[in-house]
Amino acid sequence: MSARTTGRTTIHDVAADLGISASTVSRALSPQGVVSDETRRRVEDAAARLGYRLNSAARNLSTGRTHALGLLVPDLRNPFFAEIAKGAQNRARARGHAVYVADTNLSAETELEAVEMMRRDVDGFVVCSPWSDDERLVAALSGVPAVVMHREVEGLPSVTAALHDGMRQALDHLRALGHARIAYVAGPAGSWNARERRRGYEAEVPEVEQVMLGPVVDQFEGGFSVADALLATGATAVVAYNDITALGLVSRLAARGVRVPKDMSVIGFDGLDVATLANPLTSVSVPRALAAEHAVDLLLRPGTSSVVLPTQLVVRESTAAPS
Amino acid sequence: MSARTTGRTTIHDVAADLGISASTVSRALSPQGVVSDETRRRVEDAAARLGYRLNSAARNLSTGRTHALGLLVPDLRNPFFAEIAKGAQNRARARGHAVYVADTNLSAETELEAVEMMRRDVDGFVVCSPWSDDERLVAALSGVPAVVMHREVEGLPSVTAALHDGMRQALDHLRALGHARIAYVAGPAGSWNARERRRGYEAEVPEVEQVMLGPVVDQFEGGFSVADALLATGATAVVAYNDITALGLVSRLAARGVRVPKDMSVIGFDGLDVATLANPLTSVSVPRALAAEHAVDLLLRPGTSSVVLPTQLVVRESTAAPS
DNA sequence: CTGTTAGCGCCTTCAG
DNA sequence: CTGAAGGCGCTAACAG
Repeated sequence: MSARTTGRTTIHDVAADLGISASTVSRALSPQGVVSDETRRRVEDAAARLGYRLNSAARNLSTGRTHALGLLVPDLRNPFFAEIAKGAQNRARARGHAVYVADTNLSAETELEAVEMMRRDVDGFVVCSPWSDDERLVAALSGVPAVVMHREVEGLPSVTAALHDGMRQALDHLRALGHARIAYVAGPAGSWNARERRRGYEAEVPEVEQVMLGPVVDQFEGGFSVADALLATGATAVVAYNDITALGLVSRLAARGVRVPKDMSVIGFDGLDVATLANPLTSVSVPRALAAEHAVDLLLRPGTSSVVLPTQLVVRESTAAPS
Repeated sequence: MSARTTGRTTIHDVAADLGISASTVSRALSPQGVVSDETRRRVEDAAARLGYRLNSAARNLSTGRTHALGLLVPDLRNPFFAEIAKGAQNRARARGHAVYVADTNLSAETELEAVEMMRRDVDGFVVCSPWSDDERLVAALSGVPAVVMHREVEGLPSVTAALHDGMRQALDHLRALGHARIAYVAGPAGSWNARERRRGYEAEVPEVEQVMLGPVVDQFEGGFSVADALLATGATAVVAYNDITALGLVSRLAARGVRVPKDMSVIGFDGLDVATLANPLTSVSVPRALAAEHAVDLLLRPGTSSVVLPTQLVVRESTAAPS
């Protein structure tokens, strides 16, 4: 009874109750254990009755596997990463794994520390690390299974999105509306994502037609501050490196009396909910929860290779034909 | 060497290297272990040199403590909870603890499952559970240390915010500006937070002057949809149960041609960043990361009692004197 | 199919 | 202050 209330029932208690050996209980409770159906039934029954709960520390110690994953994100306040955390954690739980999350506060140091701290306690890492350089990342992660998200790193499996294609969708949409001069607001140069998105634009737009703005560092403020420069270029449409930057843009444009989409079409990138709340923003949706689920699967599956997920333009109210 | 690269160095390896016993190594590496300074120094040195890393499964098994915390949040996409996760996790890491996060998807079932799944693997829980009823919560958590956040539950320590006082600040601000008729948009009846905020309003405003709207369920849509009713009341100012609802309100008011703050003052609650981005919203700031840090401290500290954190009105551009 | 036997790596008495 | 011994709860051979 006290064992029951304290959750301290062990397989030995279950075994004793049934008059069988602990190993049989262990096997019966393990998915790949070989026991008779009858035995399994009785064990499961007794386990439930006695309030048995697996002690994973003991299991970890003897198997070396922890059934836990580490998730590294630069900042949970960023909804992009919050959704990744949600997805990863849901998927992991469904597969019987727990997830340790480490918010690395945008610091490569902290990232390293977190990996060091958790590496023996997890079966692998899902890593969101847009900033730190490849070498450092590979070095920190050496010896532990890991998959990186929304980034490609030589030597590590990754889950990414078809950013280039997403950019093409955005530009095709604007061109179809009749826009000839389409600007781009680039994101931080150090970020893999920002780089790829920019490359998508550069690959899609003939060099002479390119109108490049930024790079911005602070997302909203950056967009806000680059809006005046945008107006000076004579562009009739703009694609921003992400949604928050697009919102900054829209905000300043409104202050300047420029109507969106009438006077300026604006497209964001990511497809965050927050960007559709007050200002229904046309945006290229980049999978987040789904990508995280894939990352977890990749980590837990034997043959691990990279995955590229599709992106999708979502047209809302910030784009229209030029007037 | 192979031990080193695989991270499989044990205290025995360190002990052997130094020609001492494993217990001495264990003591030297433990904060409260009693060894000579000289020994400790040598052990620390050898441990570092050999790449020793504590196997927490082994430690857990022998001590029963895991140095891990479970964090239950209803939805990480909600920035309120994302910030809590960030704060909890940062604080825990600083104190040498890891955190398992479980996003319970707003489901009491999932909450229960998560607790069952993690209860033997953590030293305690930090619980954000605005919805599920007290009994269920207490029952699920019985036998494990736990502190609840932004909610009070009989029999559990909690970290809450001075909501009533925050509401008073908001109302005082509006009254000082000259508003006489101040409406309130209530949140979901089932939520502890929504209930407390509403009570704050009810306690602060004489019954005959109260203008109660809602309750809303969907935050943004709810605010959006209640805006017309608000206009019909003749109120010149409104306090919304949270920021997102306030944004919904503002959005619909704009569509109706009602200028904020000129024609209607709006105050939100929570003080989320997202609410200051495009629409600088006057709001009552409710601590999130800080509250989470307190919750972690409470859990890790021996004498655990409840804490109430202050709230603070932050005046921005959505409030003004009535015109 | 089931029982016996050894640990997994660490901490914690108990002696010395 | 340090060493030896035992056990935390579970799994994994190895026999039967």
